[in-house]
Amino acid sequence: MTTLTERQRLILALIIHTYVETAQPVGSKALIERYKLDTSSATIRNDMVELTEAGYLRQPYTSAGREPTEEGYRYFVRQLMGQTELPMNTRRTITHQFYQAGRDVNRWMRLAASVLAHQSQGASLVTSPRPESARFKHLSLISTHGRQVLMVMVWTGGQVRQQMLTLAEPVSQEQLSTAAGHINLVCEGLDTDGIAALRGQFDALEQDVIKLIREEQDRMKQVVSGEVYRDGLTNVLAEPEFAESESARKALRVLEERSMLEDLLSRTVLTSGMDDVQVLIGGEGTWEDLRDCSMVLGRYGAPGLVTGALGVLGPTRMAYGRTVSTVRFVSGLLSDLVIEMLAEEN
Amino acid sequence: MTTLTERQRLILALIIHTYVETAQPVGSKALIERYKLDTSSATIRNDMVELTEAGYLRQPYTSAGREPTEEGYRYFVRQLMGQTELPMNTRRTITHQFYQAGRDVNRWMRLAASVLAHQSQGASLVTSPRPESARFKHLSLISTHGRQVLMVMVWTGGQVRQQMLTLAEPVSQEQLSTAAGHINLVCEGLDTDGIAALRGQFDALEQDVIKLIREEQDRMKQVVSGEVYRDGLTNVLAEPEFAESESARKALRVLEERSMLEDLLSRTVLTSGMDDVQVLIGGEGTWEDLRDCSMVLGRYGAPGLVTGALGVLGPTRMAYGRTVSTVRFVSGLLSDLVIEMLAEEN
DNA sequence: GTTTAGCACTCTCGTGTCGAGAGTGCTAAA
DNA sequence: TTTAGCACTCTCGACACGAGAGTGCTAAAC
Repeated sequence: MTTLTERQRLILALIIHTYVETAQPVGSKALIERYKLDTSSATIRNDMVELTEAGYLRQPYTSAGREPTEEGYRYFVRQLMGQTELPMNTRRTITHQFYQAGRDVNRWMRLAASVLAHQSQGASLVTSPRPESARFKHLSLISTHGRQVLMVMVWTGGQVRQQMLTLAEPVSQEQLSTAAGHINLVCEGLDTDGIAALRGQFDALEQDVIKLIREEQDRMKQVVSGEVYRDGLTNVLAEPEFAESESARKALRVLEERSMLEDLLSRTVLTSGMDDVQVLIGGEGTWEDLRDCSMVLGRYGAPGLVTGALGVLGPTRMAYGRTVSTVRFVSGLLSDLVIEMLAEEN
Repeated sequence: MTTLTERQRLILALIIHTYVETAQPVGSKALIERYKLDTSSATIRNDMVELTEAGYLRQPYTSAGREPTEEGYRYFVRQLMGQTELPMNTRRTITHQFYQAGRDVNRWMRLAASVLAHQSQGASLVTSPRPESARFKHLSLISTHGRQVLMVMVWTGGQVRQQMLTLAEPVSQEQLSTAAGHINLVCEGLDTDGIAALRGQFDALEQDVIKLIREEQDRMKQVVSGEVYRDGLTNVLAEPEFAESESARKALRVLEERSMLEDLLSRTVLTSGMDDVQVLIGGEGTWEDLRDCSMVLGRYGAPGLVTGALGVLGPTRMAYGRTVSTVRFVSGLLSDLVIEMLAEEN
């Protein structure tokens, strides 16, 4: 593969830029007009031929304009796009919104999904922060009725889970409080293995409670264990490539079905570093349902403690620069918030 | 408006039944063939003319078959459809799934959305149960770091909410536990007004906590306060009437945007009785974005205590019988679960 | 060697025409 | 009141055709 000249790289970038806006094949004359180039259309055409031979452009039919291939987008993302950042005032506004949401993780997630969808004009998804090593923090036992007890468990990272427990025989609120106090004292800061090592230190009541705590702890380790927040699904329906709804349907199903999502995320972001933003173009040959789509995926959280995934789905013809910087910014912001919250708790 | 003969009512029902399956205008001969009628096509045609004049049928163009109008669907739903129930084994399966989900309200909601979408082949939504009179149940105060305190509040109905509180000066865990104990003792079972009436019984620390409790209580009174669970959005994209995605986009936006949803729900189900299932056909002239859609909406919960809404969105050409019975069944099931949980707690 | 002007060629897309087919409305008879 | 028969209407797909946009190629200019 011959290396591209500087002008060819420029032309590729301009074609992608134009095509992202218009969704129409780009011709040589249109390019000159649009960007006031001082080369002639014939020259551009010669370069276009080479870019086509290199596999970065394609003609939908003979004697039409060119449009980028998936390879073309990949080259663009890797080599031409450069690092951009969201405008300062946008970043300030978003940051402000997050800090206004207080400590409510649910609201963070909703807000993150909303911001991603809005900024990128695509469909967004955010998974709840998942503890990588769920450490126990606090337990409350609340007597409700007869032998029914409501357990409220708090974990490092801010997760709060509840569970009902039915005892063999009625127990007073004082006994429950004592048991909870004992468990809190002994188990604070421990992970599953740590709690498992303490067997035998507990009485019958406490054993029952501990069993449920460990079950809950295991459940929290699943990849997409908690809620999945989505937003902007209707954005992608506005794109012309999804005008016939069959392709839109296929793409949105990936976001909708937990099993597909789990597969996708566990094979991409969840095995990558925290600050990498991954760009999947055209399904990368692996995901048939994402043929006409691209995804920009990121990861957030505190490495080794709690992490979650987030991302944007859009047409292959996507404004990658803006989307990547949005995903990077939001993931950084969520990481900061989560780490801050974690720090406060210890 | 002349009243319809029995045969005309039958023909209307059969046309709707056929049209729901085929999405094609129904002709007189096709009807005879399909249902082995022993009247001639000319007779059917005469009746069709009357049904058309009555406003229940429409011809998309001269000399095509007939398709139901919105009025036709309304007549069908009100007068012809009758009460159907889901098959026994389907009901058993669903019930079983719910009881397997334990006491996890989140999972109930997800499951309800999934069942609704699956059974009706439409898009479903379920709102979290909203306390109509949020009564306080229990509070835990957990010291985290320095002046930071994690509040975990439990409400009748099973809602658990968390909130961070920053104190003026550091306070020990013992003091926090004492304060929590005092508040629990005094406030248990009270609603907003009840707690407001207790002003002056608290010290400074407790005042701060009470303030946050009341704020949280107010927040829970909003119509669509909690999470909204959706499923099957891609189902409606499979329907031919949503082939051009513009109409699909409009319809799904109603489900996606909280403000629209809030408007819709607060004007329909949330003002109706618990066992009513409401059928909105073609937006009922009020919701422009729902022009080609119908919604089947229901309400669940314990009247006066906690209630939520649920529903299905589909094309106007929808299997109303099946959808209505699904919504009714799931809403009944959720009501039972919520009421059962409430009973256990008191 | 690289760039440019000129020109013939190709392909899409919108429009118009046409015939087949499905289904109707109407009339007259049963 | 129902039915048979028949002329009529309208959609839909196929086909043709011209306009327009854009290309590839060649030869001249830089």
